[in-house]
Amino acid sequence: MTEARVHAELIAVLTALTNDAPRVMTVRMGAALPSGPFENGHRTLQGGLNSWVRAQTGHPVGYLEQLYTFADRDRGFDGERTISISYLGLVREQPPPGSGGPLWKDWYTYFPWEDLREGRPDILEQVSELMMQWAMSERPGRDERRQRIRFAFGVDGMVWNEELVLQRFELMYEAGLIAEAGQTPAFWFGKPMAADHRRILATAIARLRAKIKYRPVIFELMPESFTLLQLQKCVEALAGLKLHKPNFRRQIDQQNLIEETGQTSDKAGGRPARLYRYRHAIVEERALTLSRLPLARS
Amino acid sequence: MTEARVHAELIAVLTALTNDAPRVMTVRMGAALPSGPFENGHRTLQGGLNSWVRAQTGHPVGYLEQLYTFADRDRGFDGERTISISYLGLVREQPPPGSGGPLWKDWYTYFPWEDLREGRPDILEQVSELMMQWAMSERPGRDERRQRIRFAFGVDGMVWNEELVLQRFELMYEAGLIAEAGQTPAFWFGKPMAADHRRILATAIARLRAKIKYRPVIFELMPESFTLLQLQKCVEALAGLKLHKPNFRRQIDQQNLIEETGQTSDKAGGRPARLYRYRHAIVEERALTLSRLPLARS
DNA sequence: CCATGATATACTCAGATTGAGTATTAATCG
DNA sequence: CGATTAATACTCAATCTGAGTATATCATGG
Repeated sequence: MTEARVHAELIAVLTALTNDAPRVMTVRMGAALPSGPFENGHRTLQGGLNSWVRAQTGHPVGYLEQLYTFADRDRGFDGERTISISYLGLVREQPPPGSGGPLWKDWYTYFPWEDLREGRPDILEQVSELMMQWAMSERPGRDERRQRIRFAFGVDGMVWNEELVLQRFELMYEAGLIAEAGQTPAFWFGKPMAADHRRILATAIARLRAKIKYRPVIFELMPESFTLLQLQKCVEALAGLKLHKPNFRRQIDQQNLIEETGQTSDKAGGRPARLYRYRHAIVEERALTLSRLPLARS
Repeated sequence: MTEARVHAELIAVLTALTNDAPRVMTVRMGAALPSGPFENGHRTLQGGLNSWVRAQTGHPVGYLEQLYTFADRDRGFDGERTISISYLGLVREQPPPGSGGPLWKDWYTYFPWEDLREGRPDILEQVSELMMQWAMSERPGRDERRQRIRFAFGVDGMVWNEELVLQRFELMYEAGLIAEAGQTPAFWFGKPMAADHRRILATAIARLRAKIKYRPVIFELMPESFTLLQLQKCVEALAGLKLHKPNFRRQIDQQNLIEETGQTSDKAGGRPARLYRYRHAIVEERALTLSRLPLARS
């Protein structure tokens, strides 16, 4: 039996919303997620990450959730294993776009095919087509590959499922459309990242897209008070989809999760909107049954 | 900065269904979950666990999913940190009740208040009452505690939510109704386990109860062919709830997940039931929208 | 061999939820 | 003041869900 002693490292996917863009905190010019060793001084993993994030960003983390623990990376250059524990964190304020600090990048820089707010983007059509070609390219397993791709990319009669971020990424990886795979590709899509960081980001996005449907985590990303349209835009940004306005509003006030502040927004444009705030009074565990996103016309 | 080198350990929650009882594999006379060091020889965590389980039980694992990674245990007797990575595994065959081998124990030995198949058990009423007393016992935070307990235990007009296994356990822990908390209790409920193993089991049960609603994992626990009633009993066993038969059947065949084998069951009792099998042809990622369990009359 | 018990399977129906669309209100900007 | 822009309020059909009832098919015992 070999030694069960390893390095432990924390990797954070910190997400914020700037205007209508979901952003992730990066280092090394957007090429990597922030990470650091797990320090023995901290009592808990979460505690360690919390204080570390605050030191890095100057902001507290509103919500922190463990994503996944990886140990299957084949670096092992000094024969020692590294275990990476990844976390998803949500922060409210977007930090100053200042100098030298951490760089916040739009999610869709890394996954341009995941943003369907303006309909299916061209790049998604391109990817879908290449994936289908790949699926059909050789005999064995052809049917199964085709099925998986139809399902994951919502082609050929299947509907798009915004939660399948990781499945899509891994299929594309397998097909050689992802730079990190190390194959010589016909095409590469999205900005690459170091090691498996982009996979971790995909995991985070998938998790968050699923989560907003049954937990009111969205409010961790919103300012104290907001209009209903702002709220909708935020959900749309995360889901990468356009929603049906009247139905969205209906769901929201059925949930009874927010209350009017009494004030109205003085933004430009039309009729001023009422401002709302999240009812913190609501018990934490209370489920937000936004279980189906009210989609806009397909 | 202290050294970021730690012990790594794997903990497995292996579950099988025997008749209508959900069981978990234990060691030390049911007082602990099986665990072992993470060996450097294995390429991946899952791979390591897979081969280890097969060695222990003689059975392959049908489904394996990472649960959570803990590092916040305050043992630290030699100053070294242990990171525990826990997994949920589903195995089809129940092993022989043989001699000396691992011991399979009914879930509800550890969580007797979680089984509502015969209505709310007495022990749940007892627990609920004690929890309410605890909530009201001191002034500060009283209202919030009361709300959380109403929600978690489904008392006072709230409905029971079978997925809140972990929340209930932690509330009870806090209230001193759990032996592992180390407080001197008025009452202790359920069989205790070593360290935080019962908490890990609670996490696993919660995860599985949530999972059966959107992934067809239930079939990993079923024999090759089965009747619809058997299938229903299995779901009921996991959820700890009775389901409404006609509606359950309707949902199942709407999903198109199973097909008749053409044979019928020759069990005792009334009219023989048709046997079905899982359609493995179905794409793995295909969702099982059993999103709401069709409950039987409350 | 027919009644009975037991289970499987099929159907019904009202109420709630969802998806989609339309109408009205209240501001700002020339 | 009228056009524009957005907010808010309704409507309505299709579908889904929860609950219950009816019929079919077997084994067994009298």
